[in-house]
Amino acid sequence: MATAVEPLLQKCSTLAQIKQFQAHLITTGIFQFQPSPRAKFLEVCSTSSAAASLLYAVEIFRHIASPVTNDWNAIIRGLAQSHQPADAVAFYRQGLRMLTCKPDALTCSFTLKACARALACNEAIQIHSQVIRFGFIADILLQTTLLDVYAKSGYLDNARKLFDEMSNRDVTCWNAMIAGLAQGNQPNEALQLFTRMRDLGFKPNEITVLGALSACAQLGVVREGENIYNYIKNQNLEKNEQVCNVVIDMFGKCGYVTKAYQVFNSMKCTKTLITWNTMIMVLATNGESLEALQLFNQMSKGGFRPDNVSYLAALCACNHAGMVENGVELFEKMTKDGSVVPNIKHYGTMVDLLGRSGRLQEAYNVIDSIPIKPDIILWQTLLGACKTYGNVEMAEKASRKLVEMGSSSDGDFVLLSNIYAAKHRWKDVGIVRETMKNKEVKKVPGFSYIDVDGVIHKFVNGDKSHLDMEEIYGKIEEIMGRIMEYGYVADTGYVLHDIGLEEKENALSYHSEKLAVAFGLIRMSSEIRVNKNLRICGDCHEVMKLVSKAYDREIIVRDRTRFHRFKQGLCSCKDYW
DNA sequence: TTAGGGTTAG
Repeated sequence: MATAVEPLLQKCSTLAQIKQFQAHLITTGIFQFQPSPRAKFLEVCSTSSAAASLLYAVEIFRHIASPVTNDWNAIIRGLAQSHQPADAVAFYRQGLRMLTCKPDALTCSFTLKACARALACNEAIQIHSQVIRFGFIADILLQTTLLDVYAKSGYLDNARKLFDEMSNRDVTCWNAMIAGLAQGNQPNEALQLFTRMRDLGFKPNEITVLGALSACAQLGVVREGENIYNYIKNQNLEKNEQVCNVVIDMFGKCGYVTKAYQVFNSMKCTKTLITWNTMIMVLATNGESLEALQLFNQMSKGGFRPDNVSYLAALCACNHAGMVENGVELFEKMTKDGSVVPNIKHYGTMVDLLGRSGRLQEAYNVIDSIPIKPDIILWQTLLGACKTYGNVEMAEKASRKLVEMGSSSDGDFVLLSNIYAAKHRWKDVGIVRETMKNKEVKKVPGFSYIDVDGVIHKFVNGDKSHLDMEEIYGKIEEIMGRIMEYGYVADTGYVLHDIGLEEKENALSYHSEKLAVAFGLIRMSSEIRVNKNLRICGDCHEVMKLVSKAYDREIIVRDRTRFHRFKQGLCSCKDYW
């Protein structure tokens, strides 16, 4: 009978239909006397998208005199997928306490999934010990779930320990660990594991490459990304549209827009909304704003309704090219249209857009008037704009908010200090520096890296550790001399950028991105690509522009959030950086 | 027969 129940039940799309089906089960006696189809019914009902069906399933469950394990599993599974996954954990605990639930491996699996969604690591640890106690720990599926829960709730060390101790691993375990590392901000480790997996003879599938490519994108290592892309083509994994989306994203995040576009245009599988959004965002972050907006319009004509991410991407396009009016217009269209409710990221982009173009008061008004609670990033964005335009009053306002919100980010203090320094308010600079010391705020050192013939060279500010340092410092002198002929004057405002650090690190000429570009000029004959962990400073931005002209060389710098493409003395950001 | 891994975002 169980086989007969499911296909019919799946067709029920409303609660009324589900109830009608239940009536049929009751009149035929199946419901009361056959636990197996009953549990199946509960499962379909609790996981159905029909409105209120989960509540109904719970209601039915409460009327079952002695529910079997599968009845429990059905409800826990439904609750785990719901908007309140924590309810699944509570339900499971209640069943254990009242001794009415005899859990099996599935019960634990569903409850653990709920923990992952509720980011409930402590509960996961408890269930982990129960899994051992109940004797399910040898189950490789459960181990994978456990690993995944730990990784998703930020306990990567626990996940890694479990992974390392597993006696049997299949592709899915590797996938869970690689994806966990990639999503947990450990892209290097993710790629190492990806290599090891292949060395051990495991064959990566479409899910493995999603994690590995995401790691490449974060690191900006196009060489490795390209290798994986070749593997994808050889293995015919391109038919998966998620894989294509991530390839597009990877090329974009590595600064190869043309390659991203080629993949987008030649996709053999169906483009989804995410595909369009990804491509628009790639164009936006790479400074191809007009193309991004064209694609945004084209997408609507192609029958895709832009969602909140599409709008965000389009707003980013405006932001990264200083197209303030277009951005404001787009934002108004989005809110008027009513199809998309602006979220904090849309407001964040608007604050950035207005702030970067000097409309600080309007940016402030946006934060002041939004219907949701402003977060730290909003005030940090405003503070950044205050630095650009030297607005001390507004900067102090933003800083006070940041302190109130408990931010101890080094960047906030550095920005405020620099704003004071630019106005020669040394006493205030001292106060900020003292506060930093008291709060033990450490400045994250700026670093840049460059790939020369497959070798990554990393530079920190004022670095002297590179083997070719003499040559590099010589090159910097040459560069400075040469760009002065093009009108360069050092912007000493930025010398004060790195407060509290040694003199040599302060020296403007030796910012990590300048060292990397100098090295690139020595060693490379074509375009120079540099990745930087922080935002590029104003002086470096100016220097890059002039170098691109003086040396007739294209320079592409990946910032924290976007790309600057310098060509013939101009930057793609049109100086809205 | 039911379970584990997955894409875009200031």
